[in-house]
Amino acid sequence: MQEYNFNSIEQKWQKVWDDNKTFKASNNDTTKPKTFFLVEFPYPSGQGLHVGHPRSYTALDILARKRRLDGHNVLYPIGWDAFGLPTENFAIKNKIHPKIVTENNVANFKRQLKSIGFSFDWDREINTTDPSYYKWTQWIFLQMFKHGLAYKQEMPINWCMGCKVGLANEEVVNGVCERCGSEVVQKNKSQWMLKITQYAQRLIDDLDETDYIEKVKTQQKNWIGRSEGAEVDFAVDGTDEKIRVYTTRPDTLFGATYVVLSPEHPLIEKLADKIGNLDAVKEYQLMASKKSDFERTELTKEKTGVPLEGIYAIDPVNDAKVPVWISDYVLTTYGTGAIMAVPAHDTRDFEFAKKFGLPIIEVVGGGKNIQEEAFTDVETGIMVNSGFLTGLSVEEAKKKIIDFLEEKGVGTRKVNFKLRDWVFSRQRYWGEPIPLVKCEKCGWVPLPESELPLVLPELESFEPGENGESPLAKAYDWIKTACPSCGGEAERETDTMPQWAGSSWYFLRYMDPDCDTALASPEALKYWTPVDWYNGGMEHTTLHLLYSRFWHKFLYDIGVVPTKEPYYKRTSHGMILGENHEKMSKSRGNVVNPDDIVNTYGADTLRTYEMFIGAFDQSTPWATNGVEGCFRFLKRVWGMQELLVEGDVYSAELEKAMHKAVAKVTDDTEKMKFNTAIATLMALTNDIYKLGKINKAEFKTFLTLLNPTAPHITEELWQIAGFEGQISQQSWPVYDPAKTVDNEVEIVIQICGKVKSRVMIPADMDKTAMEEFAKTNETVTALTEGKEIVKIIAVPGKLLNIVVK
RNA sequence: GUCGGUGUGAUGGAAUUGGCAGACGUGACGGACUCAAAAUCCGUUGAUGGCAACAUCGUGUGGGUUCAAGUCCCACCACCGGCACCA
Repeated sequence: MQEYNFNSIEQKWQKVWDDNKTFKASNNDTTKPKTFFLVEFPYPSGQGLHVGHPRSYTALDILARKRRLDGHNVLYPIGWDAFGLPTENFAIKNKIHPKIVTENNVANFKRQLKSIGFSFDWDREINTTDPSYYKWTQWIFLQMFKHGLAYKQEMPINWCMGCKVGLANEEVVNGVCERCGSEVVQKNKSQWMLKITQYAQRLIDDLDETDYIEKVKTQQKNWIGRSEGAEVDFAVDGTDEKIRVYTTRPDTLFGATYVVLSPEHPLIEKLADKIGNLDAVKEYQLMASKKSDFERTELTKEKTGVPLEGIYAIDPVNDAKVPVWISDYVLTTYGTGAIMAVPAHDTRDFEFAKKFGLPIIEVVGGGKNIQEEAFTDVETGIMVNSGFLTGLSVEEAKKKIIDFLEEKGVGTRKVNFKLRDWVFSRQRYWGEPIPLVKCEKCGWVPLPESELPLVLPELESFEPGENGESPLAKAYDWIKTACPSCGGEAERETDTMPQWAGSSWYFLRYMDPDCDTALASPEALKYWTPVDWYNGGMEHTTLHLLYSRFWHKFLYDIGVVPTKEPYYKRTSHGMILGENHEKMSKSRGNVVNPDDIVNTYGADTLRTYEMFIGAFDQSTPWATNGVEGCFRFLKRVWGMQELLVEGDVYSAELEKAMHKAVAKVTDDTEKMKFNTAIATLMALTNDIYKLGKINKAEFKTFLTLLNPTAPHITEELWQIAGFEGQISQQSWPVYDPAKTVDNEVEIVIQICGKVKSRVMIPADMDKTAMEEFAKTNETVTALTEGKEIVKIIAVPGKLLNIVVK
């Protein structure tokens, strides 16, 4: 037997798979069921892969390989999400074109991925920075613009005082710039926005059609943040003005003791000449506007506010005259930017009322002392002090009051969402140019589709401008253009799209990556949509996953894609931590590079360990000793070729173990319980070694079970054993349920729930027979000697529990 | 604060969903092979007591349900992740 030379074995088979295009997916194979497995395509950073990437890729690679053996036409593609800031920053710092940086990084990532032996269909490799790709990203944006889903608006952006540049939220850490540590302030900039809020309800509802893990569904629902309530108009005393408030507790209207406006509320301006303390109000507004993100999110913040002296609002249910305040605990961007305050039944209003000595009126009884603490429970309370609502439950009161408000024309049912529209502009170079032109006469005009892709202009430097404009603002020749509509002088938009753009539809391009008449041909879209199984990180739940669902729904609405939802199943992997149980990071110095593992132990060992490390959906620390253990396992598998015997060597024990293993590995793999599937194969290996021999049929089965996890070594052993063809073209083994059952099983004898003994009984003994057995069996009777049997519990195949006195 | 998750040997983690707690791997200890080491192979390994058969205890804490609880219920603690003045 030759030594287990993993390096040459792995290179050999990787070449065979490449040369034969073993894992190429067909776009028109109607003879097989199709399965589309998707993993999040990587951002090709300068650091290369770390061991977190292969966890997800190996998991779906195992599933992809298994499904191929099951006879499916499997699409398992990969590509590069290559636009983005780190590349651009590297390019600026080292004066290299981002395109070159990207090329280098992609080459390195590709080499790394190939060395691990993933069964990707490399003919479908895509790159978001490729003009033939981003042509379609721009095309989708244009359709959104044409359908009124893209609009321009003044929005505050994060502005670094040091770098003089706009930052993404992710680059702001504790209120300072991640790179230079300078203060970050809010600066208003006109930005392109996408109306994702228009899809809020559907983004919640259609989750029912998917098979996402529950965690992802709830996180998305919470993020979208739907709430049901009412908008109610409070008249401003002595004027024609109204204050419209949003509340989820219209049932507490009788308990409203004041009204609060957000500091930016437009009504303040309108009422300016009636406000007695205008200076104090203006001062408060100024202070609120200066607050940085950091201050606003500070944990120990006390409520602040100023009354609008001389201004009173009229409660529409009881005509009570209540004071009006402004406070930054009311957000401009949510609801109507104004609230009615019910301190007895809202914690925030309570705090505010206590601080400023405002009255607290109980309207929901049965709770705590509302002078000491707000009572917010909606389940148990009964209405008090509430006119015609008194005596009702909170739920009944809600219905009745809304009917009342609607009848009187002072209020209406209203649903609100926390979800905000998507800020879609970046003042950066390395992104897709926004294909719009600004004309003095015609306004914003879309580029004709025939002019797509609008290619990024070449620039000398990629630094953003002094005032935070995009680097493209310096490409004067590129900017100047003719208006597509009137032909007059016009200028191109200089902002680019965010990194999320290209990844919002990439799975569609995989279906038909070379199509130049559409983002993918209708046939390909019809065949492959939706993605059957998408695995990725939890960190993408509320951004990428939601964004791409939104884009897909839009494409569905305009008839481009055939399904409402892009992904049928979504699963998520846990993080791999450093050996010291901390998050892996360069600064902590605990990063493991997969190259080192591949070189020292081989790709098969890396793959096996990545799956054996722990429960797939949980985070687990890396352990070099664990890698070693998997390496030993594969060496034992390698050694099995010595145990292979000709002819009908038969062991009833091994046969049963094999059938059980097939059942277990099949089941575990589909449930992503890769760690226990591998443990099963390890235990089976131990059995085989104990027996000292294995016949050909059993060896074939064993190798096939291990193949998706460790594809190289199993291909090699298949060949060494002289079996026909390649293992990757065989069928997944089936087991005979009859052969997994034991004739005899060991059951436990308990006395009053405590294990006292074990006996062998026939496996098919039923409950009554077991009860009879308990009365006559020597082992059992010896244990119950001299005691009175109260009860016998028999669980077939498991145990006998005898309750005695 | 709130939503979600986790808590099991020295250690990473198993436990067919209420039925033998600790599979499999690592480490440690003992042994074989070796001049020796590495590699490999075999054995032991939750704790306490006992020469032993065996007994008692044991899944974050405290209670409960049950013939039987790591698993179900109630209360709490710790850690991790998301959101965070969303009315």
